[in-house]
Amino acid sequence: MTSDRDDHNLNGAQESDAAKPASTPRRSHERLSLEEIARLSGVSRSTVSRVINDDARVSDAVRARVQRIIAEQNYFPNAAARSLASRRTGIIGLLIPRAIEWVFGDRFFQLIIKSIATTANRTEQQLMLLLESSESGESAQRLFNRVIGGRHLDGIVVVSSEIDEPLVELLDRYHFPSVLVGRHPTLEMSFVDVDNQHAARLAVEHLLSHGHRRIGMIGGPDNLIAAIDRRAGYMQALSAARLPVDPQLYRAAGFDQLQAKQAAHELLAIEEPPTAIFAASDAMAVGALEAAQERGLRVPDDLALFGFDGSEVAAAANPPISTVLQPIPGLGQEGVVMLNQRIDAPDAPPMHRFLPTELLLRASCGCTNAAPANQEGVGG
Amino acid sequence: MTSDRDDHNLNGAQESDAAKPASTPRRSHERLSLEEIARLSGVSRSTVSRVINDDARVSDAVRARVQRIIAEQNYFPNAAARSLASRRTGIIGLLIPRAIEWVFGDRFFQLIIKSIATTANRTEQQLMLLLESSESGESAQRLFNRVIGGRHLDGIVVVSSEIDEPLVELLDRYHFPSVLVGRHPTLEMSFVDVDNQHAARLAVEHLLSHGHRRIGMIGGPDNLIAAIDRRAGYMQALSAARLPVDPQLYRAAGFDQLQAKQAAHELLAIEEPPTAIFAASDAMAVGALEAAQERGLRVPDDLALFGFDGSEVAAAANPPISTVLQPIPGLGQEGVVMLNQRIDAPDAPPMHRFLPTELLLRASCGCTNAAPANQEGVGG
DNA sequence: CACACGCATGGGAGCGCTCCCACCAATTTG
DNA sequence: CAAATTGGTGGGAGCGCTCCCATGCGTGTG
Repeated sequence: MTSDRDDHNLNGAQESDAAKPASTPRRSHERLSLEEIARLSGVSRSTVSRVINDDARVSDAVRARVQRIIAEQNYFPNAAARSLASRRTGIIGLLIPRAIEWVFGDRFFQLIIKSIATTANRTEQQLMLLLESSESGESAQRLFNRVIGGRHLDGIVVVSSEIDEPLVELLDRYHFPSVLVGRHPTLEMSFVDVDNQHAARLAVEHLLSHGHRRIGMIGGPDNLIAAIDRRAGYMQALSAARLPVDPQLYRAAGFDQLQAKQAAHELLAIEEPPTAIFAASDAMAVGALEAAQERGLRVPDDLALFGFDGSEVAAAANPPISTVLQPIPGLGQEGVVMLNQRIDAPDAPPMHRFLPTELLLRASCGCTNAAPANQEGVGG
Repeated sequence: MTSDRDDHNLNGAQESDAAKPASTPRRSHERLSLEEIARLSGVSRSTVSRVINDDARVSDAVRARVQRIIAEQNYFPNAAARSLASRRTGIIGLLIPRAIEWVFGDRFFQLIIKSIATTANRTEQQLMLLLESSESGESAQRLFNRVIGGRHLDGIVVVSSEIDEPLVELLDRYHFPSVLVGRHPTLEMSFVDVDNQHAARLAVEHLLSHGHRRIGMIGGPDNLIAAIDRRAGYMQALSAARLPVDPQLYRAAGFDQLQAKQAAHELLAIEEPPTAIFAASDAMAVGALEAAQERGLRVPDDLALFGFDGSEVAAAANPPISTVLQPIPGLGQEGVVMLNQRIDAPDAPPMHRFLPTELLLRASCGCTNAAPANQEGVGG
């Protein structure tokens, strides 16, 4: 593989034996078939096919010759013909069932998309981002028909923690090769996720270890299994410590800062306010921090705070907020890897994989001796 | 690879008439061909094909019957076979040659993607977002080979104003059906854009009409034709007013707020500072506003400001900033429409289309009598 | 020295569609 | 009333690959 590929057939190619002088670049819609390449290099179609597919059963001499012709002629195998014959398109889909503005504004999704794109690239697969054109109110069934029915895709990664996502159910029902990044409460589908419940429990237990006995939580939307799990972990930690679970200490909110701030104010206004708050996201923790500061509370002395995500905002807050690091790039990568396993063995039992999280301890929980170096975002 | 072949074909053709009871949903990888549908509905393949493709030459009775069978059997035509035979994939690509973080953080790109996705959806085309997995330092040639060479795509929309974008050149060289959203300084490629020069000129002329004679500009990066054009429009307006073009009054910056603020400070610190500043983006105008306020200047009394984009930040600023409204949704939509024209007639001469902009006059330029109603973002 | 056994290669039969052309009524036309 | 036209349908030949099987060859074994 040389990198001077482009000039190669435009100017040069004088030593071409059979090659026509490619003075004008071949228009992309001019078709050049495998057959033609076979003819030009004096071998059969089968052999050319083997060269293209890196099949070992070709002598080095022939391989080199065919490769030269391919490069000279600027030949690309036709994807449709390939898919038709091989039953593989080499394309995997990525669906984030959410309005496009949402997807693009969210750090989590951004990182996930990036890692999935990178991984797919590494496996030589093309990624097709499936965007819900919310305008036309496209139903799940329609999206399914459009993209998946025609077998345009070898498989699909769905990023969703939605408890009730029609498309996920459809995917499962038709046994279309798919992997969930996130998890589904009932379907047996393959997924990769972090163990939200366990991670939340550890976070709350850490707050307990600082001596807190009245710990509040600002949780995420109830329709997300991730939020439900985090709440469960919170309650589990309290129960394990033989602490009562006071419903007053829990507030649900969106994952955003503003709602969380509001919720924190409510939490801090109750009769016996919490001395620590566990928030289901870093943005929410920042909201809680603002609320605390507005009320003149010092963090962590009057109120300890713990976030979730491991995002930059937690590190940048003043004081820096302790949080649970999610290996987002790992989730994306593992999603693609698992998907490819499913594509290769569609009838194997579904796989469920939890990736490890990590507590990032900083000043907001009372760990003043937080590590000096900032090690955010260093996923595996 | 062992026998992944299901013996569907082998166990003989049971002449089971219509509709086997679809009790269990058909697995998506179980193949069901047009042939089969033809058999079940007692017609030929051709007829089924006609039904699928909405060909008028089918009697209503037959059409209804075939459609019923198709629905019952949950049949979807195989995309690969279709593409192979018809030379159309029904997929168009969207490429934004920029790092993924950039793309997702930017309002312009977000709106463009959205409108392109929506339009493609309307034309029943699937959109493939081409992401540069920057990690692997993918070269343009490689991206080209990977996606376009195999004719996976019917055509591609590239969103770029880059003066020197290798992939755009490749696309042009190979005559691959493509449309640029933005424009290229030299290539004859089809494009849709706003007339940046003209729009900038109008904006600056508006400032002139308020009596300003010393107008500064904070421009965008020099490698973007959009930035170059806006600067040209600025200079044109000054020249037409027989005003000298003082190089001191121009500062280049990134399109972001921070750099622009810096540049504005510089501009305001020169010996004979401008009384008005035209910024090449709204974010930059906001930066300039900050700088002015830091220096104790009142806007618009001491310094008039004009932005470019028509974004929300301009409207939300205090005072609201006058700006040039770009019809971003229109650009995306028109891009797809033009692309389809090119796909249908690849040999037609390239088309160049400018979409109209609009001056949004608000307080920052001295138009205190700005329209009361906020009409942002209402693309045509 | 006949035989089996790799190994490199060629040939043929699909994959599941589309599209052109042929065909056959049932009309319309000269 | 024969000929031409029309609308509806079927058949066959691809589209450009992959994959199985057959073939020819050189080398190792009894």
